[in-house]
Amino acid sequence: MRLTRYFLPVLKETPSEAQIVSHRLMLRAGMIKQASAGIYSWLPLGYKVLRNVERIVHEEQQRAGHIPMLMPTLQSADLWRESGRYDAYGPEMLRIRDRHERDLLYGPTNEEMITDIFRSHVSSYRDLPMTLYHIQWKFRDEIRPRFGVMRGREFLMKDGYNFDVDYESAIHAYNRHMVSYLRTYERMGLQAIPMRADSGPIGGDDTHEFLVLADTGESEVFYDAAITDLKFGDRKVDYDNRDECAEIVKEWTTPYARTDETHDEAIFNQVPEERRRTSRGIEVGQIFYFGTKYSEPMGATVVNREGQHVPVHMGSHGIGVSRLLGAIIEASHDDNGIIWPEGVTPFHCGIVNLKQGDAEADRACEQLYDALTAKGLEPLYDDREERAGAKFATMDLIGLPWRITVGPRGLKNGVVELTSRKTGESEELSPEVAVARVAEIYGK
RNA sequence: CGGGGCGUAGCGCAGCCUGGUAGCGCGUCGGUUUUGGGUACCGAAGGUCGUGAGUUCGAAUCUCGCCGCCCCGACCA
Repeated sequence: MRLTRYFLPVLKETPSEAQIVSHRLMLRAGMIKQASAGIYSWLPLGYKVLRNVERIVHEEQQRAGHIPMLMPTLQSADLWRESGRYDAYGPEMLRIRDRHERDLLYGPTNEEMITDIFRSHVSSYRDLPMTLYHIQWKFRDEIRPRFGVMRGREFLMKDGYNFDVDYESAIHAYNRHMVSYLRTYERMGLQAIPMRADSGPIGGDDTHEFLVLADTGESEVFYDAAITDLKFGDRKVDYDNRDECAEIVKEWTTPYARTDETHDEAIFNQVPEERRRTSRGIEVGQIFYFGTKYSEPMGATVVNREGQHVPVHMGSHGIGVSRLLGAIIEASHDDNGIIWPEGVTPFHCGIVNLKQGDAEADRACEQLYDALTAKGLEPLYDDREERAGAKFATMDLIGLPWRITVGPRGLKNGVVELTSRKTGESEELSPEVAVARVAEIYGK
């Protein structure tokens, strides 16, 4: 993409409404624009990152054998009356009435709807286990939205629902989700720690929240430093293997890690003092096993091997997709702007032409652009008639992990400069080698 | 929902107390500057002062209502 043909409304000054760094940077980098309290438009740059995060979630869900689908944002109130949550949910649920005076609601979650779909079409244990998920906009009418996309009213969320014939199978689904979530967050360059949590209004027996450590987090968290040393890495997982998934879950849930809701001082004090940590965390996902909480009242049963009708065991599993952008920025930025992890970056690298209009520099940039594109990479070429300083400042602000700087001085010696946004380290390389290096970084 | 604050040019703000018809910086547009970390200079455009009513000869300024937004708290993925 050429910057002169793109829409990137960066702000030099910080809008006064933004309090925390991720919100400020998302506004300044031209990623989002507030449409109303807690509701945002996703401008091109923000949209690209949102789609990247979404793509990773899709890939990892499907790797775990979960099936994508899409449910609507608007739901009939009747379903919610059936589960009893229409009254229980309270004013956070946005209620709407259509022209026929029918009660609708903008879905804050989809347990009722998915249960309805399930009971309409599935009746035998032979069809189980099954996990369906979707990534869809949700609405919760927070009393006080804040922190940009970290706590908006409208938000994009992946929610998945498992259906299993018995407890053991459902627990495997729970474990499978935990493993897939660990992979998902790590691919986004995040360390998200699973913490034993409170089940909240959704209800349930077993639940973990995934938290990204950050000063601006809304939850106070207590953990054993040992857990931050765990890395998922390239390990291959057979998601159908119950023991293997259970083993990984055990590994990640053994060190103490809890939010303030479930924190137990007595147990925490058994952690060696030098490893005890107290911090704040941003919740970016949660997994629940809730058994037959919805299947029972809504009549979602299957016939088991013995020929009996039994309510299915369910769980639900969420990832806050739009919120993750805020969390990633909170965890990865500096004074000059965002530092995107390579897994989610909106463009693979930037090309800065220091002297737009200089025949040599222009040609070198075009060649770099074509060569990178031919490798399957997406560069952002700053071809504006701007001073070098302005171009550098823009690149730093929008956080592309790699920058290739092209100027007449370097070209005289046959080199361009490849700079890491994260470390600031630069290397002078021939254009060909620079392209090869970037391609190698992204495995292209 | 309780408490506090804000709304004046695209963005950040001053002016309001003490009424006299709107200003600064950045950005934008047109030039000059040829420039390796937001360059400098010249010129220009851009505002029903959130909105409605009231007081007044006269309201951005005073009074009241409404709308929107932000902050602290309670709540929350």
